[in-house]
Amino acid sequence: MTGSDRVELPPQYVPAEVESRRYEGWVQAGYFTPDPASAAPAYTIVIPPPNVTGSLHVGHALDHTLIDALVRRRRMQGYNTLWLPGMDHAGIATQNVVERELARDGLSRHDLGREAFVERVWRWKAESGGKILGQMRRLGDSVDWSRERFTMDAGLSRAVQTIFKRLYDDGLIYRAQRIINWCPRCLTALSDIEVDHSDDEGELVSVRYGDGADAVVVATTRVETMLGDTAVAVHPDDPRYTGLVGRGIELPLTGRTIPVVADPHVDPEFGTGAVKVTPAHDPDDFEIGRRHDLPSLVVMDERGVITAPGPFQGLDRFEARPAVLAALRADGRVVAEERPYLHAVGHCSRCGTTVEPRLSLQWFVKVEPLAKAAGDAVRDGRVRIYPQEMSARYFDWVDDMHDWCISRQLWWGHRIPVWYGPGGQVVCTGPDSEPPQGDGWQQDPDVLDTWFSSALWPFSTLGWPDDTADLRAFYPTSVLVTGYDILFFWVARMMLFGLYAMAKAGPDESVPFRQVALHGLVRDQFGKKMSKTRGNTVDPLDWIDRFGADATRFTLARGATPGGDVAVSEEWVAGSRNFCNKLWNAVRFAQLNGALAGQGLPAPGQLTVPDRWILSRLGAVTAEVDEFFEQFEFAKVCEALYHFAWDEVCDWYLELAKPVLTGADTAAALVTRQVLGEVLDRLLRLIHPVLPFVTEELWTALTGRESVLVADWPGQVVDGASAEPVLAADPAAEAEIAALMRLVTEVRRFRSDQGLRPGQQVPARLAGVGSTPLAAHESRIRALLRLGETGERFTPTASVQAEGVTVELDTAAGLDVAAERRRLAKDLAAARADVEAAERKLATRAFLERAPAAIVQKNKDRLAAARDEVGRLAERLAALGGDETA
RNA sequence: GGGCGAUUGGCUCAGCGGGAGAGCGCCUCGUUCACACCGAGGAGGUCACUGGUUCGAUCCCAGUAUCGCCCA
Repeated sequence: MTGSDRVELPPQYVPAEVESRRYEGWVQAGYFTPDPASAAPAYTIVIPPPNVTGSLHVGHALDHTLIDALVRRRRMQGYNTLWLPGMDHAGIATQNVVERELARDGLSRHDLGREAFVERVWRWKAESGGKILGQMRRLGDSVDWSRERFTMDAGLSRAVQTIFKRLYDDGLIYRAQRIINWCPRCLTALSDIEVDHSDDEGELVSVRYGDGADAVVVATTRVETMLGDTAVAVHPDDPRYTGLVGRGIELPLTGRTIPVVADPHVDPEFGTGAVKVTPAHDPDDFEIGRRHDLPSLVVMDERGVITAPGPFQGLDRFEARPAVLAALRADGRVVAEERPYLHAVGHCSRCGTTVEPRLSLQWFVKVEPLAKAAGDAVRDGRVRIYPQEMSARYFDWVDDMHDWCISRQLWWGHRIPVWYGPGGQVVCTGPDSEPPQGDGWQQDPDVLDTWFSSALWPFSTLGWPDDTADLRAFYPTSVLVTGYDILFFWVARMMLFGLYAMAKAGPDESVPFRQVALHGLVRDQFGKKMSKTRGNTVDPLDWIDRFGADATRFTLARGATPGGDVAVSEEWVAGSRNFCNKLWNAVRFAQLNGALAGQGLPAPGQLTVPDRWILSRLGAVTAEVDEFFEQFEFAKVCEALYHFAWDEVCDWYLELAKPVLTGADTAAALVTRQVLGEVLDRLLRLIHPVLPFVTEELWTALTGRESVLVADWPGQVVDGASAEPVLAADPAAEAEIAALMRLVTEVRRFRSDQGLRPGQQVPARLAGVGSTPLAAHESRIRALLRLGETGERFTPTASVQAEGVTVELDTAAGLDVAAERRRLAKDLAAARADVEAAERKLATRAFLERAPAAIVQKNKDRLAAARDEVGRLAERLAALGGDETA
């Protein structure tokens, strides 16, 4: 293949013309589908399953970009790579969506009945659910669509029943009357983490219970709950109340008499030191009630309506509150009212309704033994959390985890596989056993918390509980990539269940994943959280439309530091788009100049110093990229490649290559065409994980080969080896080019200060260059600086010194002396500051005695160089008739 | 209330013991045959504050202030 065979690329990259065609081609080629029988080591990531109700938001875009980059690199490295896609049935969220639909027709789910309703949800899923899956294609997610799963599909339902039965039989699932978080709108129990706490304005009312010597003042923010009080509690050592403990006092409005109990959990410092006890409506009070054998009086129904007989019956809890308060006032019971009073209030994370603690019969997972194992797996390094600091949060949670309430009073979800018999029998059925038959047997009406099935995701999706080829090949998964915000919801629970379900695989093989890479939230350009109310959300699909999927991905990956939030804005996406275009044009240039890729490199002896330099740098960048990927340092991966591609390849190497490529020496040109081809070939492969589309388009154009997706990774591959020659460091070439860059930059600066147009040829002589390491680079320097040859009428009017070379220029218009004096004065001031800093250090005895020799020497060298510079600059400045303030 | 983290140029963030960095933005110049989605050059920071450790602190330690997050 030669350059002339190929079509010329247009001067701009147009993502829309490339993306969908390429994506469908990849899917059809089967690149995303691994073979479980492959001998290559597996690399597995399961997608954090998006809600079936969801559409792709920028948080998904971040998560998927990072996962896809990891997966694409591993695939190129030769791993048997699986990224498994799927969705979550999202119990409450989905049920809410369909109920809203019904409500438009004036119907509730109860009008349909359970079976018809669930049927309706399935229909909704088929018609409107899973939008996100199509959107993932736009982003370029290299997921294996042939393995797509859904948390409610038959296989996963089987997994749910299997583990439920096992946990039940092991005594790790139980049913009990407990105070749980209840959403009076969703009409279901919630787990602790489905409750969001916020400091809300409320009221603190102090009420006097009892009379005379027996009077006690208690304070509450929920005065209506006093209807359910069954005691007053004080601290046992509180001298104010010693006489009262054990006695009964009158509970206002109710005519009931309740005991005063002593409980060490009462904080004597808070308020009056006496608290009302409502066991049926407060978790702490429930515990006090248990300790003192108090009755639990339920005074509210599941909708938050007062059920206690009397004048308040039938009132909503928020209507009952002022009504009870008014009655207490009228009774002369209210001692103080503080309003507004800021206190923590729990809200349903789904709908925002104020959560009501509620005594009810629910199913729980006994978490302690599972959580212990989950903690240990991280403690002993079988699972590593990145960044490591985040593991502290994980331990805090896992080491102090309350039993997990898993029953939900919903219809959409995995139904609890427990049957109740007419004689009070309780039977838990496994997936392969028939439910009990006969009159009076009824299945538990509740479904399981959505997170219960999500917790099985790393193995249920691979075929568990069956011993499938996929399970054997791809479990444990390699890394779990997700936002730190669902560390508790999901990550910790996968640990609980993975270790339990897969225990027989042994401690090392039962973990659900070997690494957890946490990323942060996407924020707006001011670092503010995105929210609909703030109006600062961005739609990744809009960005993909306008700037391309690659630009969107690059913007997100470039900001992704381990565990850190990512601030993004439209300007940054535009910048990423520009970068894609830069790559495009670098390859376009190479194509126009006959770059040769895939032919290996010329013999080392044929390489020019710029060739050796760029190859050396490429080798270094390759190693860095490998290292950064291993550490999930996506921002650094992008940074390294961005600067290498733009600053080193485009700004310097291509410029250095131009004269060679267009020069008369065809042998030299051939060498450069090969090096250029090799550099771009490797660069495109290195950056492909982040920029899949543009690199595919360019790489196939450059190499004429099938696809960069299945090309060899330029760095380390499966066994830690390299698929092609490692590019060794060449310090000599790097030093020479660095000197060349400094000289060129210095002269450019002079030219700019002098107002010389960049393109204008200026006759110049490079005096003294012969005795410097730049001797061999004179023609390159001249080309980069547009320096003309010195003719007979050459009269140098100015000179610039750098790197031991004096560049004498003939600026036809003469020298702008004032500008040059300013320049010199500025440099001189900087040099003097350098001298002073070094002198100050070297004059300190303690420094000379204590600092490492290398540091001392460094400062000595610095001082000498700075002094030379000062002398030189001062002399030149004086020659121009200036002083240091010029 | 408990815990964690942050405070670096206009904005967003890297750096975390030995001369302050990036992207975007800003200023000047530019129709050099890859790219104006570009090129060249430039301005801009006493690294929150106060102490301490050290020959040396943006970096380590303590305290203060402000902000953020998680948990109760």
